[in-house]
Amino acid sequence: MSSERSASVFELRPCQRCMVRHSGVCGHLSDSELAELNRIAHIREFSAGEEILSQGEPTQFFGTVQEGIIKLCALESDGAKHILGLLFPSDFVGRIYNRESPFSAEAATDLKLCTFSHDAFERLVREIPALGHALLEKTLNELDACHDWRVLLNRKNAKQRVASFLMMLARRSELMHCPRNAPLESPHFEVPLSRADIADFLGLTVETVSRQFTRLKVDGVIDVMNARQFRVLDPQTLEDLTGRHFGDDES
Amino acid sequence: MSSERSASVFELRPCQRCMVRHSGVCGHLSDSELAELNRIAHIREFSAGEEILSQGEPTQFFGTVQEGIIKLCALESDGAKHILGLLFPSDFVGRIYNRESPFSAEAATDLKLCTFSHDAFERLVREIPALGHALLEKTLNELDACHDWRVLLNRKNAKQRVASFLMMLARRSELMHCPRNAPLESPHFEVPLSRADIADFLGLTVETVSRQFTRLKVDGVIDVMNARQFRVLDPQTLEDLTGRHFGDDES
DNA sequence: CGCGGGATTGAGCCGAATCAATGCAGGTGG
DNA sequence: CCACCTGCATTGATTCGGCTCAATCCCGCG
Repeated sequence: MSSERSASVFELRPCQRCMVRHSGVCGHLSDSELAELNRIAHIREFSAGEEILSQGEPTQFFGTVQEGIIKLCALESDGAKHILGLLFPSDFVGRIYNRESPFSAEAATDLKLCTFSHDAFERLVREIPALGHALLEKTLNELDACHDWRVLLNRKNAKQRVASFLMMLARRSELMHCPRNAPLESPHFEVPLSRADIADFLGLTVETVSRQFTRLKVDGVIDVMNARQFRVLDPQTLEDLTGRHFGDDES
Repeated sequence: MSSERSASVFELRPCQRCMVRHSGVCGHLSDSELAELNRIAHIREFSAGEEILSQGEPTQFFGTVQEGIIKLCALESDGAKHILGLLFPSDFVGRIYNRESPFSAEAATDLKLCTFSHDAFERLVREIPALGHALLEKTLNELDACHDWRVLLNRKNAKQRVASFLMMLARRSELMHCPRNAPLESPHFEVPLSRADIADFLGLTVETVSRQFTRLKVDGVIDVMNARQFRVLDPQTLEDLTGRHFGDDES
């Protein structure tokens, strides 16, 4: 990669400061390829609640999440909204090869997105094989994650679902704050969804989610500082509660 | 396609007789590309119950399903097995870019697979961009299907789940037998899974699945000829019972 | 013909949904 | 500063769908 000189240092400067430089779809591009991608890149910010993609509408742009969290939602014909998944920093948003997005995307928190216009990006995908491969890998990872949630929804009870969800958030938050090999000792993390959204995501009701939170709290597993700020006090117990083996439990 | 002469008619003959010629990952290749892929292709047959990929083990080969149905399974650490999805003719099996398969695959019925050895196929993916794009599209479709099942598991009750499952099978079976635009009047179709597998797939128990089948039967919606042969008597009612679940498809 | 595994049916129970209050914080206007 | 409102979260009481446990049926097969 040091042999390519067609990309000036100047052109790459924005990427060098990017937090997700090596984990996004841009992760494995050569300097010249990265410069080409960077030429069509355009940072956009969204505030919590804003819609980024609308289900059924043509996709205007793709993007890599730099900061914040995105909710992917499916809108039922009866108006109900279901959360299909969450996107975290370094994840890719937008459905390639499909003018109509099969889901909508909404900023769960304030958001910083590195966007690419639809046409320019699809052209680059055709021109840069590595970009196509990166997209394939991202998609495969998303599929794996979806499979995991499928198992969770299939066979786990309310407590296990909530524990799994918190574990996921704690891990994610950890990864972001200490990119190294931290020993799972996160002080606190933010839950980027309302209780209603959590319930929807986990296939439960608000009431059940709330009850599970308080049970975890009185058991001393977590600390709920306010509705959106949590602290994991007993990571091991939480991990066990996610249900690797259903030899739970006390109460 | 008539302009390329590097691929002899002889080389392409096996593909010309292939039922899934235009819907597999090979679907949009040029004649010469197809010939190259064909050179590493090797038809393999499996009988029902045989394992095709083992979770956690290196992938030996990839393949396109020609006939039969594959179960994708996740093996939990406690030994439990969960069905993640089903693969139908024209679907692609095998996890590229990941030596260890994150799931196992098992023949649900007798199976005919057009296989490609791991290394040769990954080389071709690098050489033939269209192949990478086809894989990406397949994966995106699988992801969409997974999203659909996720919604189903989230918010649908037993009857809706069973109805959705039968609807999916009826549609699939229809597509295979009459590739044209049949008006959803399939005489009968086979359920390629045992009750236990269906229950697992739908996040229910065998008993519940069985009860729903009999209720649909006494209501005159379906006819259960034997444990695996079904007939849809009232497609409209069945459709309604699915609870507005528009995306059909598997996995 | 009897055996065995999958499928069906039945009775009772339990966990999560539902229905219904209450609590709590942030914002707004008097 | 307080009273009030509004939206979200928590807590409690009750109901109900699907699970569990257990018996029986069905059908292929030696």
